[in-house]
Amino acid sequence: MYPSSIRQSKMLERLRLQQFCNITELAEVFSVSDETVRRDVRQLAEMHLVRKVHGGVATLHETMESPFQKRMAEQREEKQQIAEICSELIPDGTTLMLDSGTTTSYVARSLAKHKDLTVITNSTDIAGILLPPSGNHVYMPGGEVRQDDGAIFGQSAVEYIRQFNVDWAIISVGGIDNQLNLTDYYPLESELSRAVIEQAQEVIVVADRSKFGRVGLAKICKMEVIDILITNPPIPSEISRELHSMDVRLITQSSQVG
Amino acid sequence: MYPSSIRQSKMLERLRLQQFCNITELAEVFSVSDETVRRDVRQLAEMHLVRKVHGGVATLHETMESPFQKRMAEQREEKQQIAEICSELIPDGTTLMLDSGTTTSYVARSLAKHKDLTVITNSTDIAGILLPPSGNHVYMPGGEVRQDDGAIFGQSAVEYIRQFNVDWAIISVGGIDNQLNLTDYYPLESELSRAVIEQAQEVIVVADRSKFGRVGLAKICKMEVIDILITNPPIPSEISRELHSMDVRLITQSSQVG
DNA sequence: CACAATTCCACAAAAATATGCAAAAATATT
DNA sequence: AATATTTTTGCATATTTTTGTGGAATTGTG
Repeated sequence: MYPSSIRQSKMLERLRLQQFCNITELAEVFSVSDETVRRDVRQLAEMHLVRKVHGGVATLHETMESPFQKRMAEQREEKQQIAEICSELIPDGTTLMLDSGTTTSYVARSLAKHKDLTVITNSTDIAGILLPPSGNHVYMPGGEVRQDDGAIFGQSAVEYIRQFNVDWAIISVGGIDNQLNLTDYYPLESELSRAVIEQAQEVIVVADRSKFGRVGLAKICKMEVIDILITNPPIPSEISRELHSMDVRLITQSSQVG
Repeated sequence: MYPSSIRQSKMLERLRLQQFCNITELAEVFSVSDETVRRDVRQLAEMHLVRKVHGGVATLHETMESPFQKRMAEQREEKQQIAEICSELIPDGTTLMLDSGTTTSYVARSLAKHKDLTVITNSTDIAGILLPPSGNHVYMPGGEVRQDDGAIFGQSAVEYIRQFNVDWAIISVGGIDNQLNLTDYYPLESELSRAVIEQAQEVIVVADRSKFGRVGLAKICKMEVIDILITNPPIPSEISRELHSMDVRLITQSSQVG
């Protein structure tokens, strides 16, 4: 797609040098009214050549939030609630693994009040949250740090994880299909999650309700393998029954008063 | 002056260099009211791009208190200046290693504006700074994350580092003794620094003036091995002469104009 | 517990944007 | 070349978004 007029091309050219310009200035430069500039800008924005902001135009690619940050914002309330419930289950002084994910990142934030934890995680975000002077020990695998979410994957990460045995595993999932299989969107992620699950006594899955019915490319494992599923209500009673028959404890509400 | 979203990205940019800023200062800088800044900050905090604290805004990656935090505050101005000079030497698109340290953490903050870097570091702090959508690649060794400064040391970290060859090594030191030997306070640190030095074409040491005459327990290497030393003036002329005879380039001032 | 600083909240003012419509310009048609 | 048709532009007005202000509530400090 190309700009439909000479003026629009000149606007683009101008924006390549400055990364922002307000409407009035452009109107003066091209000696047309503000309205006309707005109409041009609207078209350019529809063609995804510029970003329209209140007060003017900006180039693309300047302030885009990463997909991870977007996902952190989605279902924030629900995730925070789930995280809070999860952290109440975890006693001080225990050992645990957390895989990378938006929900587990919220769990880490809830766990920040805990003391003397030994934490193994592949997420630099989680490591950063649980590190500060809390008496915690934090262990991480090495490798390339994924730009999107600051997580580390791959064979060596999986091998690193396997060195440890912990009391708790807390994992997030990309989706839970109708047969209650746990899935992720990338094989790298599911592989790592599986490793985490195998090294722990007690396995907790944190997943907000929107995950039900979604199916990711990469299968992690069957629901049977899990000990506790934390999610938010309401949960259809047939799912609830099925979970019970699989010996999976379903938690949707804090046991705390208040 | 600027629409809110542009202002917000400028705030972010500013916060990458300082790790904290109070509301009033931002309000003055952007010539808007305190309340407007608060609204911006609230939005940024909801997007998890900054941390809101009573009295102002802080970056996410600053979460450590502790001795490290204290050392970050010491000679802040000097370290920032040195960091700025250092980042001017580094072109976009290059490969580099940074070891953990307060001065290198400032270098990372200055490097945040660079694009397409390939960075290998043992500091989660530095990884977190250089990761955000910048087109950079970041690699880290695995291991226990040291509580004090979020750094990873040990044999496996050294081995990990040795896998790579890079254009630049940027290292910080604990002290520079009177024979101009570079030293650190812990053998773990010096071992890792040595590995970093050996894998790079060009080695830069960043050390503020207060490091001269201090001696750490663990020797890193002789000054001869270094290519560039960046520090702050004034430097006694006999040291300057000695460096020259060792073929070490001494830089104490930005080459930039203005 | 009080004092000061900071933040939150609600409402009004200001700035920016969208919309409908008529005039002007450009283009097409005969 | 004259006229009809389409497109672009500008203006007045309605709507939306952003901003500043003055209290009320909250937080940090001694």
